Amino acid sequence: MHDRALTSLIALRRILRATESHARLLARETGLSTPQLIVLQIVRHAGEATAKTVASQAGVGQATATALVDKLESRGFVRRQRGDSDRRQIWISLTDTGRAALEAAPDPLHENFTARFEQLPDWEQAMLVAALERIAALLGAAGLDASPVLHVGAIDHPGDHPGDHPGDHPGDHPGDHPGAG
Amino acid sequence: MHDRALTSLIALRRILRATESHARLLARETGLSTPQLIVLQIVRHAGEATAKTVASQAGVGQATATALVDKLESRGFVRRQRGDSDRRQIWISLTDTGRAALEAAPDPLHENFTARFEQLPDWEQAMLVAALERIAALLGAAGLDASPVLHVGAIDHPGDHPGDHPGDHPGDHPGDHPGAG
DNA sequence: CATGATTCTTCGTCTTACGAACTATCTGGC
DNA sequence: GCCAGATAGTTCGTAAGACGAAGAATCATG
Repeated sequence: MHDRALTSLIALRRILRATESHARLLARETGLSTPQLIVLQIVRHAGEATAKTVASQAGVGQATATALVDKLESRGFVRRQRGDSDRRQIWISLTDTGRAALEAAPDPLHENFTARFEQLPDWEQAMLVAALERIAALLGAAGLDASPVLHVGAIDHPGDHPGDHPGDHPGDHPGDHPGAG
Repeated sequence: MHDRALTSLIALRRILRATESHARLLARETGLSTPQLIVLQIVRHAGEATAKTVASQAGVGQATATALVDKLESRGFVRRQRGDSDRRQIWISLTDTGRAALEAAPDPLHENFTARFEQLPDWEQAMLVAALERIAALLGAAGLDASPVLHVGAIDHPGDHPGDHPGDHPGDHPGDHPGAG
């Protein structure tokens, strides 16, 4: 009965251990820790991102996100630019250095993972993405309203959550923030 | 770039963070952090273990292992006994308190995940299991050995899990040590 | 005993991570 | 205009895990 749960747990453990141990190796090679790398990728993916976006997408608190961005900024990988329309917001964008570092840095997980992942048939990629997000939700959202339905339609749009892809926050900032120009 | 791969990575990261977060909550209740729990499990599994064994099985350096054992010792969960034949070695064993704590401590993942997992519709459970195993395979295929922590971690159901039987890594702890003396 | 290897500990440091408090800013009500 | 509340981000204090380097104790060997 909870055979599947157990199987999932074991697989999950293996995944966790694998990612952790691999991340450590990688951090040594690239000088970038996994969270830092993730922040870089989020920023690149979003084009520009606020600290809040970075925090929520990276799955950490704002304070932690600030610390991460601090480090990245001090190394010249990202820059901060205060928003024009809403001056509370700070838009984080990649510098050329950061972009280069990101290009040079391998994936935070196995290169094999990405390589193999990309070779999977489309439906399976979609399945894995959906499953991972589902699991993240299962583990993460304590107060998740028990909507057991995975909207299958959203599978094709992994940018389920706001701010995931660049053009996703058009009303968020009128586009007059500095980085765009 | 690899949109889905990135999404997977982020989701994976969120899973990691969620797990850590749960572990932290649990740590407050039980007073045991995940690494500490792992050390306890390793020690229990081995009966007695040297610091080196603990370090290598937990996948951390000796210094870290010492720190963890320090914490556990200060809480009375383990004891250190200098080896008789080789007095450089320190044999770490569970105290009754530690054994009790280990019995009482729930699996850091088990609680939330299992409960929610089992509320999912059947097809989704199946999907998640398949996805997790797929991902574990993708990650693990690069020669990452399944950490001993894995099956030590599955203490709740030692005989239940398939394909993850102990005895995969024998010979690490001699057994001729003078612990009884 | 001297030398070198080993085992573990200590020390200093780095990184992540959080909550709480704080500043700055925006928004709404008056 | 101005105050109150909400929001965004930072700073501060704290804690844990993790590592490398250096040190102490011990063993094995010559």
